[in-house]
Amino acid sequence: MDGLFKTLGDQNRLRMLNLLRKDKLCVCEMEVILNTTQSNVSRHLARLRSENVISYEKKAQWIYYSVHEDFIKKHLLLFKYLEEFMDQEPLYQDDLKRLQAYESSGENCETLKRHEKKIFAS
Amino acid sequence: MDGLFKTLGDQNRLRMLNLLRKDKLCVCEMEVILNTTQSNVSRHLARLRSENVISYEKKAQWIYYSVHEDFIKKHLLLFKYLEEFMDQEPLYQDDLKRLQAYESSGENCETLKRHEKKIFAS
DNA sequence: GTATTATATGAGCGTAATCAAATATATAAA
DNA sequence: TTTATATATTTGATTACGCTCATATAATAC
Repeated sequence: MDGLFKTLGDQNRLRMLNLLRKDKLCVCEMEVILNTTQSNVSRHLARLRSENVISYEKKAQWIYYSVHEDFIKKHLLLFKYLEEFMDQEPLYQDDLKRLQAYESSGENCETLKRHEKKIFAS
Repeated sequence: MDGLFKTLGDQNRLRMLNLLRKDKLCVCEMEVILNTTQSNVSRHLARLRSENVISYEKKAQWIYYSVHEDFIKKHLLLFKYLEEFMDQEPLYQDDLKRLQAYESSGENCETLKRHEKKIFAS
């Protein structure tokens, strides 16, 4: 139980979870939306995976992450608490705005190449 | 928000919170029930205090800690989640059993002197 | 006053967590 | 097959955390 809280006790991982509760996303997309490095995103996702907070499916060279169904079921009150709080905190609201901007831009993993990644950086 | 999870991401602090959700307790009592050092208890309580998870009131030389009312109000879903999980995990159940043993023993802060503290250590 | 008890805090040490940069692996496209 | 892209992992440096021992402060008791 303390292990789960340890995993959630990191701002980067909470920001990722905040995005994933809205959409399936792959590393390259979170990297852009959160304006951080691929290495950092991958590392934090590994941590969330190890606590079964998120699941993933591979499509071609991309790995799409989402909140694990079992996590929501098993920790429903906690998940609802997370949603309630993220909805009211500016940091997470802003990340969702960037997520929406990305989505309505028509971009996707295939069109999103490294040299274009600064677009949504802030 | 990640700060709160960091604070909750420690087994010792969760064990203290588990006790405090049932009763007001002072350091010397938690020290006995959790079978750890005064220094350790005090340190973890300081951390819980700094995140406003617990409150305290001083009576004579004893400081009685309890779960902060504001914490329960502000983080109700989280608190309910905590209770739900603690109720079903053996580690926390066992701590509550030792708490009950202490209480039904008729001991209290005044009667509880250092040389007697091994009694409830398990 | 001195002695005792309750609590908090500082110092030191070991462990674990974070980050960035580099490397490794896998997939896909040319 | 070569090249580019996506992701994961290793490495090394830095920082944060947790524990213990020792000390500091405050209250009580004698």
